[in-house]
Amino acid sequence: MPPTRTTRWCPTPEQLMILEEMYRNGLQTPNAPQIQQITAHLSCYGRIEGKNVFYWFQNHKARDRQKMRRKLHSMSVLYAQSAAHYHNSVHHQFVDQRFVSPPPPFGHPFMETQKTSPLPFYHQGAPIQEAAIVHDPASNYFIGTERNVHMAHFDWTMMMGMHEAAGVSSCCRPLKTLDLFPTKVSQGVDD
Amino acid sequence: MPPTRTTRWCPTPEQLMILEEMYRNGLQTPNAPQIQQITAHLSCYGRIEGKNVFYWFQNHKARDRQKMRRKLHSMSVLYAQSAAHYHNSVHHQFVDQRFVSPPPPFGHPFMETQKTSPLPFYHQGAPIQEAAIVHDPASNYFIGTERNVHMAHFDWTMMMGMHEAAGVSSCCRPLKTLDLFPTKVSQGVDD
DNA sequence: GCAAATTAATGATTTATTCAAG
DNA sequence: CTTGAATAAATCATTAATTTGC
Repeated sequence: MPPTRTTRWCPTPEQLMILEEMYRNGLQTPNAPQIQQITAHLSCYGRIEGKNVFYWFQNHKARDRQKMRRKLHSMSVLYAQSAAHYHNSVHHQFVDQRFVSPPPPFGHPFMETQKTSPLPFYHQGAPIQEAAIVHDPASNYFIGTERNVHMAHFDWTMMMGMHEAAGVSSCCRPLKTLDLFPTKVSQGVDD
Repeated sequence: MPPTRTTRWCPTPEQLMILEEMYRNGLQTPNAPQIQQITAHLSCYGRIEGKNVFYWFQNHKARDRQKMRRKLHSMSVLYAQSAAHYHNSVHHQFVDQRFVSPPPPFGHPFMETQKTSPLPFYHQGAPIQEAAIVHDPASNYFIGTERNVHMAHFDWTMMMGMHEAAGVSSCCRPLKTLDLFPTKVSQGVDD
């Protein structure tokens, strides 16, 4: 069998360097178009996909934050021991870490409206082939046909399919390839 | 101005009924193709998109679970009061709720391999137009051009763009429309 | 030196929590 | 208040470091 080409993305040094550079310079939650561009550029240095960029920033930010939190925590422990600065009340204010401007390395004018829609994005992956909901007549339940659900290389084309489905395409008629609802059917597949 | 096309999806009674039916019958985490199909079908009854279906199942499962947990918890409280059954040790076993088969309404043979890749999906939204990372020469930081970032209606087409970008398209040359890296540039936009 | 065995990093998913429209 | 939408935290899983025995 073919070597089952590389399961997960492995950033090249260049890619990594560039990503870190961007992060350091204040880009922490790129939106979709940004990711698109970054991906396009980074693909010069090796195989890479949009989701890789997305995940990278996600993870990097999260781990950065967690590192900082840990540090702060150990600090506040030390603080608590010399219980003098307590009135300063900065160290356990119970703020929702999620909405305080993330680790501002310097103090850049970035990310202002956290609320309105800062980081929209996808999140996908699936075994395209033989997509289907299979209805099990025995139990009257739906069963997804998960076969080699390795999502080894992620097919964005599905998105197009999704788009079509959601938007304007074939509608007002239950797909004929398979039955979606178990209310009365007794045969979901035809083979 | 135009009525700003409906901000969020509002399921019709039919759609809701069908979704609940499917959920009750054991479908709790549809995968991408399943969602695609469901969406296609439900669009008979009104406007609906893939992400709506996705979110619906996500939320429904989560809230179902939380409801049950709350119930269990209040139960265990009552239990604790009559501290006789304690040795039964079922009520605070410290199990990761996440990995105990979710609210099995009955006991269906569904969802077996939680691990391998049960619910892959997207998660998106962005203003396509004038996509870009804009470099601010003053601060030397990146700034995303978030304009009307309402993601009001979610453009899946971006995915195609993403795909293209990640795959084979223009590469080995920093995009010319704008500069991606601030290391030395002094002009990021050309107008 | 070099692989098998362990551990540390980190890419990829899933779940929990929060925001906000209706 | 309910619930669609979105984000962040926690977790899983695989790859790279590192160690260990030969």
